[in-house]
Amino acid sequence: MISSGEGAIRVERPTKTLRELALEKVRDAIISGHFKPGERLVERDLCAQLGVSRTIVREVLRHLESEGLVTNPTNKGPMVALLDIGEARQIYEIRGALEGMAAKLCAEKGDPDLVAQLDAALASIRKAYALNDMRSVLEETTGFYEALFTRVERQIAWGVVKLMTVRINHLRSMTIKTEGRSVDGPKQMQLIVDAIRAGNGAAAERAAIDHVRAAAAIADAVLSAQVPAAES
Amino acid sequence: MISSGEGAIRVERPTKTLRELALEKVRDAIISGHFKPGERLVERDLCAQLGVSRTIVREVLRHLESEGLVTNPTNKGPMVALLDIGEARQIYEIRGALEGMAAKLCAEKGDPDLVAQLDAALASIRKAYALNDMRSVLEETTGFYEALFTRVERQIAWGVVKLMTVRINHLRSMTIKTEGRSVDGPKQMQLIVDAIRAGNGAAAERAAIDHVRAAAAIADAVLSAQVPAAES
DNA sequence: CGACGGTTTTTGGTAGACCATAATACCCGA
DNA sequence: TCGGGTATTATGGTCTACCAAAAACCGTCG
Repeated sequence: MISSGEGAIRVERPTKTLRELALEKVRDAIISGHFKPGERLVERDLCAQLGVSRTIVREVLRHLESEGLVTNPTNKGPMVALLDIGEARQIYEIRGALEGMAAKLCAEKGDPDLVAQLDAALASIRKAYALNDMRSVLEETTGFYEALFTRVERQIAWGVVKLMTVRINHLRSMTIKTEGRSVDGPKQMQLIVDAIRAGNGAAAERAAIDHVRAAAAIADAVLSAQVPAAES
Repeated sequence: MISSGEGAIRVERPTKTLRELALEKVRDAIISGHFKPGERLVERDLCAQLGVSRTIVREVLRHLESEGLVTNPTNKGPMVALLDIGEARQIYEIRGALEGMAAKLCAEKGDPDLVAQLDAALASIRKAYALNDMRSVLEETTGFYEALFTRVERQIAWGVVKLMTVRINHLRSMTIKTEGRSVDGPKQMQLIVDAIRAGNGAAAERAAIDHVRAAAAIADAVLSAQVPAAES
C-alpha cells in the first residue's frame, strides 16, 4: 500500500498503541459474543475492565461505531449493535457483488501462483472441517478471500468486505456449522477455483456469487428461526 | 431505519453533539480542500481552530481515519490522506459494481414513482449544468444515486458508496467540469433511467457501470496529468 | 396502584497534567 | 568548517479530575 522506495530492510517496530490493543480486545469481545447484541457498553465499566482511561475507551467506541459494530443513541450511551435481518441480507449481497468481481478478475489474470495459493487455502479449510476446528475454518476462509482480493490488487474492496464481515460474524460461525456445510462449502469454493484455473471469468463470478448466496440462505433461515416474531 | 412504532409525531430534536458538528466541519474542510492532502493535522491546532477540547478532536480524527480520509503514521501524528491513483481506480470500480447492482434492482422492481424521482433528479442536474452551478451538480447527482439505492432498500450499499465517494471527492469535482461532461454525464444517466423504465435489469446495470467507467477514465487522465512522475 | 419528585447513574464535554519520542536547533571541539 | 553530541521543542499518547445535563432509578405519598 505504501510506496516505500528503499526495499524491505525497514525496522518495522510493531508498536501497538494501547488504543489499538483495546480496540482489538473490545472488537473481539463483541464478535465472540462476550458482549451480546443490545448490551450497553458503559464507558467507565469498560475502563475498569480494560484497565485503561476513558480517553481510550471513548476513542475505541467511536471507532467501533464507525465500523457498525456499536450504535450510539445520543444521550443514551453506546450499545452493541443489533443485527437486522434485512441488513444481513444486504451485507451478503454486497459480498456477493464484490467477491464475484474479484473472482472474475482473478480468472482473467490467469496466475498459476494464485491458483496454487487458493488450492492450498481450500485444502486447509477441508482439513479444518475434518478436524471440526471451526475457528480455523473461519480463519482459512478469510485467507482464501483475502488472496482472492489482494492478489489482484483490490485492497480497498477487501477492506469493505472485511468491514461487512465483522458485522455478520456470528452468523458466519452459525452457517459453517450447518448440516452439510462441511461438504457444500468447500465444493462451492472449489468451483470458484476451477473457474479461475480455467480462466473463465464469468463462471468464476457466478460461482462466487452462488457461494455467498448459499451462505446467505442459511443465515436467513437461522435468523428467521431464531427470532420467530419479536413482539412489539 | 428505526422502527418507531408510534407514528411520526416524534419531536426529533436534531441534537447534534459537539463531536458530530466537529466531525462534519473537519470532513468538509478536507473534502473542500481547505486541508490539503499530506497536510499535517496537529491535534492542539485543531482544538484551537474548532474551539473544542482535545478529546473531541481525537475522536474526530479517529473517525476520519476509519473513513480513509486521514492517515495516522505511528509516532508521526495524523495527516490528510493522499489519494493514490490505484486507490482511485479501485474506488471507481467498487462504485461500478454497487451502482450497477442497484440499477439492476431498480429495473427489476419496476416502480413508476422511482422512475419519476430519477427523472426529476436528472432534470435538476441538467439545470445545474446549464447554470454552471457545479456545487448543485454534485449535490443532485448524489441525490440521484441515493434514490437508486434507498428506493430498493440498499442503505448499506449506499453507505459504502458514500464512504468511497468522499475519498475521491476532489476528483469528482474535476471530472464534472471536464469538456463535454455536461452533455455526456446526463446522457449516460439517462440511459440508466431508460433501462429502469423499460424494466431491463441487465441494460440498467451496464449503463450504470458505463457511467462510472467514463468518470473513472476522466479521473485517471486528470490524475496522470497532475502527477506526471512523482520522483522517488 | 399510580403519579410525583428527588437521587444516582451515565453520558457529553472540558481542562490540564504527565511522559515518551521525534525532530530540530544549538553548541563545542577537532 | 565540519561532525557529532546535547538541549529544546513539538506532538502524540495517556491519565485524572471535574462539570452540566439527560436518563434511569427509586421511594414516597395520594
